Amino acid sequence: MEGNKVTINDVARAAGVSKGTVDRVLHNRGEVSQKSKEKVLKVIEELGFKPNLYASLLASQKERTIVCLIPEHLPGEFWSLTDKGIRDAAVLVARYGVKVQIVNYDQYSLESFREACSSVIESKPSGVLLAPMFRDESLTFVNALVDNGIPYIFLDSKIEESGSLAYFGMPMYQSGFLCADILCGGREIPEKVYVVRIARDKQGLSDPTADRRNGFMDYMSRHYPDTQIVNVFINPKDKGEIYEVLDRSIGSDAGNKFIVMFNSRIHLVAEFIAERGIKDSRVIGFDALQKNLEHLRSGYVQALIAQHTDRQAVDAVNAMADYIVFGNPLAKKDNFTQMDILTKYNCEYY
Amino acid sequence: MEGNKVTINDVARAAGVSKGTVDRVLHNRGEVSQKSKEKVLKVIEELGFKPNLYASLLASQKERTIVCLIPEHLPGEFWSLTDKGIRDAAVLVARYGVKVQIVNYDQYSLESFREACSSVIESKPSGVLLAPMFRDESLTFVNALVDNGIPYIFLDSKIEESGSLAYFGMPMYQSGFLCADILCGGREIPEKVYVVRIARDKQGLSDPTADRRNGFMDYMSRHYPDTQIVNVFINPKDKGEIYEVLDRSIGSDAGNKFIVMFNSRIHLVAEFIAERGIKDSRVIGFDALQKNLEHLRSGYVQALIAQHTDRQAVDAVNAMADYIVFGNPLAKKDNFTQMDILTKYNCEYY
DNA sequence: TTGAAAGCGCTAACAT
DNA sequence: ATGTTAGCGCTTTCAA
Repeated sequence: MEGNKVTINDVARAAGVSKGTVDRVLHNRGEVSQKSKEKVLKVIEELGFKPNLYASLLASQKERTIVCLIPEHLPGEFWSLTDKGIRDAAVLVARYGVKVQIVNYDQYSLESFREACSSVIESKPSGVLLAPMFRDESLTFVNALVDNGIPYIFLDSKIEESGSLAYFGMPMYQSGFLCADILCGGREIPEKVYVVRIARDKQGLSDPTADRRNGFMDYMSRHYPDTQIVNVFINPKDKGEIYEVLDRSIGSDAGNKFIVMFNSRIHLVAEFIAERGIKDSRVIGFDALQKNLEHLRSGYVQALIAQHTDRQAVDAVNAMADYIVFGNPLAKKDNFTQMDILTKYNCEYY
Repeated sequence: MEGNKVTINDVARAAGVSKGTVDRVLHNRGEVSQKSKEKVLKVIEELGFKPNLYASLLASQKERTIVCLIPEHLPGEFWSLTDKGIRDAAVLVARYGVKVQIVNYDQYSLESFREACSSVIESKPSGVLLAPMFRDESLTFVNALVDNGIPYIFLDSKIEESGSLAYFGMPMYQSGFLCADILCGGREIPEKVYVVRIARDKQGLSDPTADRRNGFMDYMSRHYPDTQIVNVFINPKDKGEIYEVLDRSIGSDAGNKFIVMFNSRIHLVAEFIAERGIKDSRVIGFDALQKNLEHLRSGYVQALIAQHTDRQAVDAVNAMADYIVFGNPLAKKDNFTQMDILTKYNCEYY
């Protein structure tokens, strides 16, 4: 739309200085007399000079790295979906000379998260994608990022603070609301609803699904104020204990069993139910893990609320690359993923 | 810059040829012996060579131009919103060395559209954005684009065919459905609904809002099968005639008046109603033009279904630029704009 | 504080 | 058919 053929050479000539000097004022690199600086700035303005992006990018062989900080995971677990998306995106952004690095931490160990964070800071990346499983530590971390001028994006869940470039994930609160509606909406008032939670939640370690639970609770207290919400805490790593705990609570309940979990582990409950031959349960969970889908098919889970986790990660990485390379601002701060409701009858096409 | 330190020089050396030859096979520019070609291809594969985008873009000083073919317009008319979005985007994509050019045509003159189309083809742009007001001619046009290998995107409305890169606009059918629901939903069965249309529609010239009308009609026949749909045709350029026509139809109706228009011209109706002092009318239209908003405020229009037309154009231009420069495929084919419902009470914040 | 000059990796015109 | 070479516009030493 413009014949912007003005180059740095034109500017240098018109200002009576060399390219080098122009470049110095262009990037505020100092070592320029006030006089030259003003002159150059004036000429730039007059000529309407716009630096050529490609020449700049080519000449400054900068290393740009995006670090993605996510929980470690085994194949088939939730985070492997995100992991896949990140790897896919890595291939795409490689064209822009951007490297992507995944750093894992143990989502059950604060210490491991702390270590991962400091290693990330030390590596001085150009941008960070963070799945903030620990609230307070994550805040400390992003503050450090801000101090170092490193932009960051929240992935999968977010912390309320203002420094982040964006959030890519579900609208957590709404997803809890939706979950409650799928569980109970239009039905007779359930006497009890079991909310199965990871024991971690109990230990004061913050819970990334807290907001989802809030949405759920708000729905319930609004529409089913008389329903009793029973929290059950399990340790996902100890199957024996899980069964013990569930036997005591759900297993000993004679009535209809309404059960939800706010993370991707609903398969743990489904397995228990299947094994104990429990009937009359209504089980809702999150995320389209293979294991969850299996239980959906066999009818031990009635519905899953899912999202295209991999696409989400791809979008987040792309957005970050676009930002650090071209300086393109993000279109939206909240990039909410669509919430898909999966049942036995539509899950084959997901 | 990346682990990909393999340059065209490395390939040339390894293949025992010169950079020139490598470049030739890279771009299928011919003039290379089968033998060299194979060797180069093999080496590229082995070394995992990926050309440096920036160097390529810098060296090949190609002019890339996106042409946007939209109806001509006066200030305040619908298309000036699109026009603005395009101009905004032009500034953005200038960084990528992409130029944007707007070509206008008279949306009431097939001949002018034809002329515009052939001038576009002749200018051999890198990409085209098209607002297809004339169905058949647009089809001819996009076929010509395909023949010339020029990618194109539909803007605002689309034609069903498979060659386009994408569509940026409202979900037309749904918008008609929504319109009907806003007009009648939950109300007593209206005896009549007036659908005010542009006379053009009658003349066999195709109507870009046809799909919207279909959505509307489907809603009506499903929910209000007994309501009579009265089509009224006006010529937007002839105010005298408009009043004449409306006096004969709407003006002589004693009952409640339900009125819709499927394009942005509802202000024509509102003006008539205001001037005639007609009460008890329920008027729904599309698009947040200044004139429409005024009538919304004064209560002669009950609701508008709007969209951020400018953003839509920005997105479309950006997507096209991204495609022609970097070869990035479009994420979605159908980029449906959100449909916003505006009433007297929320239109100030739009 | 400044200028000169050597690239960055690729393209394309020219020579062979 | 192939090699050579001069850029593209900017960044970044290195001297001065």
